[in-house]
Amino acid sequence: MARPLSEDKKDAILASAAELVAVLGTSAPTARIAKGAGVAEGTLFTYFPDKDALLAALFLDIEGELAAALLDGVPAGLPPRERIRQMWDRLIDWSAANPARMKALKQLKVSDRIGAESRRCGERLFADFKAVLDEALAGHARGLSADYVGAVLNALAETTLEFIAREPGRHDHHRALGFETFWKAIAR
Amino acid sequence: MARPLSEDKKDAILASAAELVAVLGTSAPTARIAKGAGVAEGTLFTYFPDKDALLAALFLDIEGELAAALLDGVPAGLPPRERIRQMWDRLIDWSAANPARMKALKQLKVSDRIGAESRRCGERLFADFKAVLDEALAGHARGLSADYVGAVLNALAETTLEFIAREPGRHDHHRALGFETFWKAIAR
Amino acid sequence: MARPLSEDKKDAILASAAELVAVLGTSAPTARIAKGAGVAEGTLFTYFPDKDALLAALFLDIEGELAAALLDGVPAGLPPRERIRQMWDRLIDWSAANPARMKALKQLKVSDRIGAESRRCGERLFADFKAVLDEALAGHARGLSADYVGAVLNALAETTLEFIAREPGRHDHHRALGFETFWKAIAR
Amino acid sequence: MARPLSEDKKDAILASAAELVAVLGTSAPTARIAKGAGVAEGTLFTYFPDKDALLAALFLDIEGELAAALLDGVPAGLPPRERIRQMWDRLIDWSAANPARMKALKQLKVSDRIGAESRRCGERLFADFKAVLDEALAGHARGLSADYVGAVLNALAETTLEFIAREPGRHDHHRALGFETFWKAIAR
DNA sequence: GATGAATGAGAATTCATTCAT
DNA sequence: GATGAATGAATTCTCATTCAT
Repeated sequence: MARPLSEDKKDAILASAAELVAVLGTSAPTARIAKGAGVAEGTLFTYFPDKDALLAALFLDIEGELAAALLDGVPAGLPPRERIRQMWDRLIDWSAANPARMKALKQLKVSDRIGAESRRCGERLFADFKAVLDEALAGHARGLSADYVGAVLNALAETTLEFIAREPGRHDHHRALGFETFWKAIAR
Repeated sequence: MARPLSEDKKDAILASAAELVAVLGTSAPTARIAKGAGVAEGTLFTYFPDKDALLAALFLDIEGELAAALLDGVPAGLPPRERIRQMWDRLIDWSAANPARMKALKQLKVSDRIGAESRRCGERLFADFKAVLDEALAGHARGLSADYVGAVLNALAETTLEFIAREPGRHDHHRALGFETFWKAIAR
Repeated sequence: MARPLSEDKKDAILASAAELVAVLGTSAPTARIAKGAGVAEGTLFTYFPDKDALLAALFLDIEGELAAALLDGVPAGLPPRERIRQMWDRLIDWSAANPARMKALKQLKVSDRIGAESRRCGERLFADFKAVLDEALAGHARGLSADYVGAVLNALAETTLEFIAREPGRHDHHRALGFETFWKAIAR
Repeated sequence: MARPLSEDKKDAILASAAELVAVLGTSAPTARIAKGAGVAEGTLFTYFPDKDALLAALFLDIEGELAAALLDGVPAGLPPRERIRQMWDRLIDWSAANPARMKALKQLKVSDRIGAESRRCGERLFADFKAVLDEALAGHARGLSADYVGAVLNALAETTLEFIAREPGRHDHHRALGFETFWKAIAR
């Protein structure tokens, strides 16, 4: 093989894309994304067949990282509320630590350039999380589907993050308050 | 003054813009917006100095309509929970009845083309709503700011609307469930 | 109406396109065509929706001019051989006088960018010519179809033009020789 | 010399180029030509210094094959008309059997990417054919140069091939008709 | 020699905005 | 005021060619 496709370059392109999509939305120019990644304009297209493919890859990259962060290092033996609390904290902490990626994700979610197929893939990344949620919830939520609870958790996390963004110093306060609000919202 | 600026034309442009921004995002071409409004390309620029101004006006137009819908016909003498429930129902019903406008609003909210100034104006439109909320909440919420409660209400409304969009036949069910979730989340 | 589409500009674009397609083939850049026509790059696309449409229009423009030149001022009452001879002379003279347009036409004819529909339109432009040929030929050609005779005439005209291009001074000689060759080829 | 340039690979590249130039014209991408030949993109450039050289080689390759086909197995002792008739048949049969190569040749002939030098080389390939033609014609053509007769033969062959392409079932008919037309055109 | 990733100069279009009519 | 043709910078993507492996 001549020169192998470099995973580093691919990652650099995705990282640059996240940065720029966060600021400019999906209309971030491929030329600027390439420059931000330190590669030539044309190189971007050896890693992604076209811009839509890049955006889809970026969407899945961020969602994947988020899904992994959610479960990362959560002990198995905790009681349900504590287990969910741990995932909540992971979600808030990762999101607060990666505001640009979250902003980019938001833009991608509302964009029509992300097709149904990519969205389905994205959901599948959260299957494990949903399963844990489902299990932990058994007997604790008021007959709500894991889908619904997941959506509520997500919505309240976004709200929490807004408040953390405004008052970064009160990160822990807002994180705890958010979880309390969430738990009251869905617990029996 | 020969012909005055026609309010009708301005509204037609805003309506067309909402339709197109919902589908294409803020990159909806001004030419197509004009055509959708039944006016010439150039005419758009006699009503709005540039595209950003149009987007800002659209943002405020939709937020204004939403804010008005929220309070529209809500009786004054109701007990707090009922009063808020009425506003919740207005919010859900108007949003479900105007999905394109809501979609457009979502796109505008995440876009960096809407400046801080417009966002502040937008918030002011909800001042009355916040006041009512504040008053109704006195003594019922667990020491939460109206800002926070408003944000939670908004977040759960969005979640509710997602589920209504998936199952339009269960509009009333999801609306009631959403409110219940909200009330549990914030009530003392 | 604001400014009407200018027939002059359209013609200038077609003329510039002919010039450049003659030299560079169908890959002549639209930017250079526009510049050659004295209009902005974007203006080309207000007159033709895309490059293929421009090439199709150019194809029909040249074929139309050629078809018109063939019959232009040919007296009706001549004996068959003389009538065809007149058309032959028109064909040779117009082609020799417009070498760039002929070269462009040649390029377009072999290009796959000219679709079947345009080709059919092109043929229809020669319907009158074919009719005259058919009529003049009645009883003079050895049972050949007008299509076949037309194709032979065209082929020998191209050969003739090659020789004229090499020896412009012997225009009349080659023109006469070509006709003689043609007449022998198809006459009874 | 470790590995010699492989004649097979060169031929594969030329064959692939013929195929693609037939369809896409001279703008057929070198990358696709290479892939069609089963070699790497870069390999193409070890066999041909650049794309123009490849196109020139292709031009000469096809013309050479055609020139060879013309004379292939034509008996020496035949009377003039028969001898030319044999070459005519070879020309028609080879061309009808290799439509893609003929289409590619046509594209190359009208392209300005084939320089004068290559064209001269191309003509030289037909020197033998011209000589045979000249000899056979002595005393039979009406004082026409072999060049002229060759050009007429070529032009009428193209016409004949068009008709064969439309009606492949009448190959023999059109071939015979074409020769008759040719012979009448140039015979004394 | 063979490979194919890397390059960056174009290519065709699009589009906000201006301005002649 | 209304119109829509005109503009040219910006955008996505292609491609001949080079060169590290």
